Amino acid sequence: MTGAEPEDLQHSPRSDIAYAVPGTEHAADVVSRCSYLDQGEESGEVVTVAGRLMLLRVQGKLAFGQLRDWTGRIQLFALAPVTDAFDDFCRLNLGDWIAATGEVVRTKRGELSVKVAGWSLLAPALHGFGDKWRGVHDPDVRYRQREVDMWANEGVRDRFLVRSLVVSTIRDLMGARGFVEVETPVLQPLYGGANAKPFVTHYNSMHADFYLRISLELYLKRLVVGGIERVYEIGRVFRNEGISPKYNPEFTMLEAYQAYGDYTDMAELVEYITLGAVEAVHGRPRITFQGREVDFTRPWRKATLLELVEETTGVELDLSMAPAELRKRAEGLGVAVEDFWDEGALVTEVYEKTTEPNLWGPVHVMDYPVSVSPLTRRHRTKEGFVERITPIVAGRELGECYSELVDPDDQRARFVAQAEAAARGYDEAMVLDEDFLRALERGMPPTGGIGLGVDRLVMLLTDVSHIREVLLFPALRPEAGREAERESEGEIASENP
RNA sequence: GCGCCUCUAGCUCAAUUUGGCAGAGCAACGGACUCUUAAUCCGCAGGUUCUGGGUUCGAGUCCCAGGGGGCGCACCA
Repeated sequence: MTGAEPEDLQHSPRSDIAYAVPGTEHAADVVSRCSYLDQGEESGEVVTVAGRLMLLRVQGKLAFGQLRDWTGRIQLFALAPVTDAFDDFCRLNLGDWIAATGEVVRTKRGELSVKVAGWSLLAPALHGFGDKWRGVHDPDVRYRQREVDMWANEGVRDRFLVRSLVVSTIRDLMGARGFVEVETPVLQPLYGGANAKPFVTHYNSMHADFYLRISLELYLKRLVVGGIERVYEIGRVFRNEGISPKYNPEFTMLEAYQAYGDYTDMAELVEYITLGAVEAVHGRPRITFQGREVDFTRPWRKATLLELVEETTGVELDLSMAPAELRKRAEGLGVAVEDFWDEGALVTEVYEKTTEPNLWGPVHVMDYPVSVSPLTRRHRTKEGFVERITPIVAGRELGECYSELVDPDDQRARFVAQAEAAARGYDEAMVLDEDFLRALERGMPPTGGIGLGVDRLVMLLTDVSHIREVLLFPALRPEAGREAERESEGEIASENP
């Protein structure tokens, strides 16, 4: 149904396919080098190009093809008296991978072309690449068979090139500030660093369940204790949650920790990284996202969470208010609340429902309640708050900035509070991690930390509203047929332990 | 996980408001054509209408169940 069966395309035997194609040039290089040619002019220069044949127009004793490679496209111009095995060339299928050698010319109609002398089939395409004008629109095919999507639909490759550029730019920028890149475990005996449900897997030789990490935080902090004053990781984390246009269960985070820095230093770092990525991709500090401009010029606006709630809703909230009063004001704004929530959870929920989606930004939202930030240091002056900044762009959280909690006794108390929340039914509570606490007990200097959602940044820079457009292979339900196969394999495996 | 929508040829889509012989363009296959640009023209072929039940003289169309996909809600970045 999704192209699993060959379409019975006729093709040449594969026995004589080359093992290598020496001396190939890219289409874009040939086009730019020979752009000086006038209509009907021949360059005298012979090149070899290779790629997929995406269009073919046979016109009797001559034929025009469009060859596409990684860099672009170039026309192939075949003539019966010039081109080897001309009839076979005319029988090529759309999608076949070929190499062609010939002189670079510009046709009478003005199209720069390789006048094909020799050519060879490198790989026949046994499945089509969709409608040559409309491409492939079925989302199921686009994501399950990304290789088809990449040829059939414009813009797909460019988005992933932007992604690559963003990641390499981040590495350059972090390196320029003296940050050391590290890799920490993906498989962990305990999970931590965020409020999320983990994926569980089994480590056979240890006879123990392990977890896929839900954040990078705890190990990176231990490296700060170990003396790496500026440390970061760009890595995949896994959260056992639903799939939606904005969420994928595995996604890529940048986390960085900077000794001797606080949350405002880290907010500055986010501005630096984000603006650097914006300029690397677009060459200027402003972009258009979903039809509206975003200007990343520094510095960004800073405002507290409670100020922004009042600005948006006209309703004043404060942690000093009684929970009953906060609950009443929340419900007055149409925000549904749970009975067991404390002041911090109530205030944060009102913010997330009424204010955050309407913040276009970029804006740094400052000062969250302690109870919703179990790994963050208490505010130096404001009772009940922590030093946390969330940079918001286009109504979405781009990341988080923290003055990190470094006091082991306070950290232990917060873990205990999380355990109590878990006992009340909160299934995303953090678990107590003695290894991490022991590291803190050896002494962690004042440290600022950030987490930044790389996928979200790429979405902003490519102007897409679905995370699937920036993930090469987004999470999908297994296809029914394959699930049945897997089950039968499982039975065989269990019979032969 | 819950709710709503959707699934027709390899691809993109049709198929009278209210059930009456399943169609087109592209691709493929055969042919014509020495400057095409989604080439054009002629011909041929292509279907378990997602699957399984049901209602009906008759189901792509209506009903039930299952599967895939999309959207919304919930959870989260």
